[in-house]
Amino acid sequence: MKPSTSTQDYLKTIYELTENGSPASTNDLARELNIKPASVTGMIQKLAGEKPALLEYQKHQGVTLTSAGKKAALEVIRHHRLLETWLVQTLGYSWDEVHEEAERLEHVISEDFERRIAAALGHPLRDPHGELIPTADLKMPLDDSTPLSALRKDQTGKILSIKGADANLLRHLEELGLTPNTPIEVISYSPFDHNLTVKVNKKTHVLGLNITSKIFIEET
Amino acid sequence: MKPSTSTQDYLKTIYELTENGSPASTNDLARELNIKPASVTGMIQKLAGEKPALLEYQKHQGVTLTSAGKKAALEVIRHHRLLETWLVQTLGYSWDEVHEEAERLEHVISEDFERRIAAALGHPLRDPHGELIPTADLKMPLDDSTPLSALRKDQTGKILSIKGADANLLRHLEELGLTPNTPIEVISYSPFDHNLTVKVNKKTHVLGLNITSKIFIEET
DNA sequence: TCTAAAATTTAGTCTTGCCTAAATTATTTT
DNA sequence: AAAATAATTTAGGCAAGACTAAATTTTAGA
Ligand SMILES: [Mn+2]
Ligand SMILES: [Mn+2]
Ligand SMILES: [Mn+2]
Ligand SMILES: [Mn+2]
Repeated sequence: MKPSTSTQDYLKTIYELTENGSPASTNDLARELNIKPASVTGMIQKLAGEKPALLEYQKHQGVTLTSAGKKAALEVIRHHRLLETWLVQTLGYSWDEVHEEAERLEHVISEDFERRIAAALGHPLRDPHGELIPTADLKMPLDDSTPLSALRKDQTGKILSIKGADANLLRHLEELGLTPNTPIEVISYSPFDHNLTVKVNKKTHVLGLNITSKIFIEET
Repeated sequence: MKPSTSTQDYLKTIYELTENGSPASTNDLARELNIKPASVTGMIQKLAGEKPALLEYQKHQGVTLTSAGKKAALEVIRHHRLLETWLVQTLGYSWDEVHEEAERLEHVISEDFERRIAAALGHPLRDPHGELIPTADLKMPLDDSTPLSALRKDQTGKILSIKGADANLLRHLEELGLTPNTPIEVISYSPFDHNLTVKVNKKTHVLGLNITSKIFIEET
């Protein structure tokens, strides 16, 4: 049985929240999904009880995905990221506009549609935000990126991706020239506020942790 | 408030069933929507009670669309037909494959998406089946077509559209060369079974009423 | 360690949209 | 004009997925 739109959104969000290795808490899920914590508890109990179970759940300990859950999550994430890529490439959406549209389309496209856009795009590896696209056989490629916030004076790299879908931040970053594939150099680090001064395209900018923690880099 | 997917499907189906001028019956709706008649009654009572009302309803008399209902119906139909056109033109779908995909996508695309594909396609007038696409301001263009079943010996015309989404019929018609824009000539009419013998691309075919009632013609 | 705050779960409701079975109304047939 | 049949509506239920309020458990602070 195909997971409902709600289930798909839960699984996708849990995937993202557990990428760091630790379980996703009820509250974090509630915040990300804009659903009240009490409702989240109900839903995760249900998903953990399906056969096969989609989640591993222990009261008060948060949830992780089972392999069935992970597979379903990667399916949605693949849809989402292919759709974003394709909306940008073929319909001229800008990278700050695509997320909402993909959020709705991801649940209704067929596997045939998925194959057609993947082929039309030449099987892209990353979406417009630089995020890795799960492969057709639902494996997430290895991610060797580092958050910009972890770099220090004189370290250099190339921007790989921007995490999170905040349209305002994306527009701001585009204005500063902080887009995927752009080389970047750290000029200085301020230990008190964690600000980084960086140089991009000959211009320097001072970036707070709110920003540097969302920009991911390939070190060079 | 945006109509739900269910509501949109009801309105679209009612639009199509009332194109002939008479109200849509509960049973016809139930058959088209694959929903039990009892459920249809419940839903049409609800839709007739909304403010503004989407339907005009009198017990046992069937339903018609109010102007609000018609507008919402044309919005969905425009989405559907633009999507079909676009799936065929840009992703290589064949005309017998597009309907299902469009049926799901029609409910979730944004007005922005609608504008973008309409523009990308050059504001097409008809979908891949030759059906008229409602305009951006939600008017249905005048339809001056005649069913092939109404033509008689020696009358000629050009195929404008195929009604209904039966994929098997569409594939059959494509094999016979009975596709939109094809000139067609009636060779003979058999009054007993309503069969028409027609000539298309130098070949003659005998077509039953099941087929001739679904092919629409511009007389020449 | 005891307590206060925060996180989580339970219990009880609500809405949407569907279903079945039974009742009612309309339409045909005889 | 009755009787039989078909169409429609009513009544009662159910499943999904959300919410609020209250109870409980965990975590952190004094
Ligand atoms: Mn996104
Ligand atoms: Mn979503
Ligand atoms: Mn169609
Ligand atoms: Mn539909």
